[in-house]
Amino acid sequence: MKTKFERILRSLNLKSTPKRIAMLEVLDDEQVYLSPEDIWLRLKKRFRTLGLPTVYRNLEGLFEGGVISRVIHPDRKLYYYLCRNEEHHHHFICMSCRRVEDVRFCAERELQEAVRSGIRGKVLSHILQINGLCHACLKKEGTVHVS
Amino acid sequence: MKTKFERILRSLNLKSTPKRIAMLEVLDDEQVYLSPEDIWLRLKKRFRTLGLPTVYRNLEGLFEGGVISRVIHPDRKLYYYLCRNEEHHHHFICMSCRRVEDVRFCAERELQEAVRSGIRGKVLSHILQINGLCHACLKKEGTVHVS
DNA sequence: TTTCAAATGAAAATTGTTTCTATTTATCTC
DNA sequence: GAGATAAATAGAAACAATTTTCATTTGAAA
Repeated sequence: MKTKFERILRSLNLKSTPKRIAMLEVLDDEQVYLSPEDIWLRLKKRFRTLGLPTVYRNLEGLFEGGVISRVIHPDRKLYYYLCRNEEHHHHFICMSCRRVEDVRFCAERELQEAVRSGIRGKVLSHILQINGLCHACLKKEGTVHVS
Repeated sequence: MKTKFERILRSLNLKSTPKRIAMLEVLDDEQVYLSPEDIWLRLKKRFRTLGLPTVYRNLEGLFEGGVISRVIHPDRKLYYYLCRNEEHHHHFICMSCRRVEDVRFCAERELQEAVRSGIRGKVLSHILQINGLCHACLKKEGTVHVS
């Protein structure tokens, strides 16, 4: 009887270590973007010896495998923060509570077309990220602290 | 008789130092994205004592003032690279020659609309960046080296 | 010219990430 | 279930980009 995460790791040819599973749990539980350090802080109580390099390595592996995705912090310091595991789509990121909403705007195909027709070249990838304040945070104005 | 760059700096309440002017010249001349270090390397022949912190400080100031813009390197290491000075628009970035083309796709407004109608919250900013290979680099295939 | 805030250089500190190596662990095979 | 083996890990150290600090210099306003 394998858990969801064990099956995922298996399919990526990654071993099911307790730490990896715990990382996936954290990312799955909290639907906010988390930095490598955030994840490390959450897990080092449970795993006294967990090191940041391990967190980085595993995030890298999980990202390569397409199990998680990442977004770019729009502030000066552009470290990357991670979450989610669906197919390619875009993100609306709340700068206050860090919650990430998927953006499934129907203009996607038109955008692609427009972009492609205006560019003489090959598109390899694109980044679309919308930064703002979510509905909930807008209401409790004043407490907004963008980090 | 003030030069273009002197007028720009003046309008931002930044002093017209030779180094700032030279930085603007470099960015204006080369229509490719440049890292702080790139700019530093280009200028330290002319200014023996130019330090990287000065380059960082000035880039920051020029960016804040809206005189230059920046793009995000899509590789793992997301340092930022800079260029251009037009109004808000998007970029097609050649991963090989570093050239940046402006993308003025007409679906912009539709995108904005779509995004806004799908999101309950306030949009503060967005990043749209298309990474690929430009027409010229596509032709001389094989020499492509993404850095 | 004098004055003063802004800009700068140089060194050091900070921060985020990666590498290295010896040890441990998950999984495969019997 | 008990080895065998390659992958995963901890811990320390290295690394790279950026920022801070502070004493000195410089641009531009009076």
